[in-house]
Amino acid sequence: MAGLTAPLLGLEKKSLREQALSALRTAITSGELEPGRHLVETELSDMLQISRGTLREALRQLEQEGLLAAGPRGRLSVRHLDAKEIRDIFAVRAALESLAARSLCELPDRAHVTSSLRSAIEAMAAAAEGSLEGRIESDLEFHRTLCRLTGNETLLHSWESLEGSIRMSIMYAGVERAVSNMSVDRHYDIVRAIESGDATLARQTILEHMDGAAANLVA
Amino acid sequence: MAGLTAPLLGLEKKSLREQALSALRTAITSGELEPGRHLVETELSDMLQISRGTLREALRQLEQEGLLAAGPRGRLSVRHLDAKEIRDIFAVRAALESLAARSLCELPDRAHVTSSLRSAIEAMAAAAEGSLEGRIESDLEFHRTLCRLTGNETLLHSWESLEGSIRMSIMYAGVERAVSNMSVDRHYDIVRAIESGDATLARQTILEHMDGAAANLVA
DNA sequence: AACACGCCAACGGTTGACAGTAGATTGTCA
DNA sequence: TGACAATCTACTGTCAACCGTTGGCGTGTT
Repeated sequence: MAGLTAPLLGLEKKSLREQALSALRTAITSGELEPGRHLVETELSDMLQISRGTLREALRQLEQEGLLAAGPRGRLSVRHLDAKEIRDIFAVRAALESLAARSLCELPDRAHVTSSLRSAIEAMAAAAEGSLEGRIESDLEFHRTLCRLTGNETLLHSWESLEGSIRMSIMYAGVERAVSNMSVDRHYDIVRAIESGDATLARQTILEHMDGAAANLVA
Repeated sequence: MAGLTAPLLGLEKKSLREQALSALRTAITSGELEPGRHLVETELSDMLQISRGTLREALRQLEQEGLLAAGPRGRLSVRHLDAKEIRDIFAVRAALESLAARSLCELPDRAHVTSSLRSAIEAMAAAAEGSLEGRIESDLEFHRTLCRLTGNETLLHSWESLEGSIRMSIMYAGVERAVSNMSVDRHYDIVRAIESGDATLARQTILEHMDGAAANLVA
């Protein structure tokens, strides 16, 4: 039959909790829920049309991702990032991604890796004329891919735990300022460094890339 | 009054959820709940004397910490680590701690930092003749302190998210094997490197320390 | 052996309730 | 009027009981 509903591609049906999670994450990292905003469980469960219990599970996760801050008596509010925190987040991100770059350099067969990365960059190039959101999305996808290709699940997971904070930093610092650092060339530098197999160079390239990004954000 | 129950020192009363979280974490990282063990919500909520809802919140968190693995249909089981995963975990840990070491080197006033670290090492030395658990505990405390002293909350948080996995690695590889790498000298090396202010040296020292630890664990 | 049926375990999710508590509101009195 | 006490309100923490689904398993039938 042709009238299939959804599960064609890897689009597995998500649990309500996961849907709520995505919805809230998006709302926060898009600024729809402003930093500092106080969250009320009943309000949210009502908006999202889910029960309080299910919602609370999602909230716990967002809290651990650093998107929510816990106040006294379990009061939650949208986290507010200052310049130092943004720098701190990017320092950790840099540490993780430089590990990724180093790991990839040590792989015997890097052809597959570099070709995946080049595809990701091409996607960025294709999005270069599109919306700011699209550019950010494709940039993050490149960096996520970098981590994924290492095959180090822990590394990928740590990076993804940070992703929300990264998005918040970008949103907080202003999207225009963020994209200004996402040149296609800079990313090719990274791929070339990995291709060369020089772990030190690859690490250095990533560190500079992240340093530039962070400096740009909090400029 | 002398008959106080608990809240004397910073021991704030924890919510049931937090208590359950600690209890489960301990049970898992101590091996009381063996790797691969299938968890049943009602069973646990029953054992811990808490409601299923409250328990589920704790489980979600453990899942995110990588202590639990999700199977089909939400089935949870205690995660099982193989040698590669242990190496991966320690690679990420090394990346985080080397960032910590580098950051500390850049601090203008390192006297306070190094003295805190030396205290932590003395605690290790004091525990050196004690139980294996005590030695592990003081070793982890040293490394956690390393991260905390940077003042980078994100870094500390990332490290702590990994702590459960680290403990599991140690338990899984055998506690005796783990402590064999925890010499007091090696830790003084780290402090001295930081003291010297040489970021590259400090980073290198940490990387070697972690490399040795990981190699020892999966030997 | 293969299939069908029915039972059961376990999870995802819901509802409704209740206690505790910090803050806001209102009432009271000097 | 201003300060203080009593009260109310808004939330969170936690619980108990329940429904609908799904897949595993044993049993029986052919």
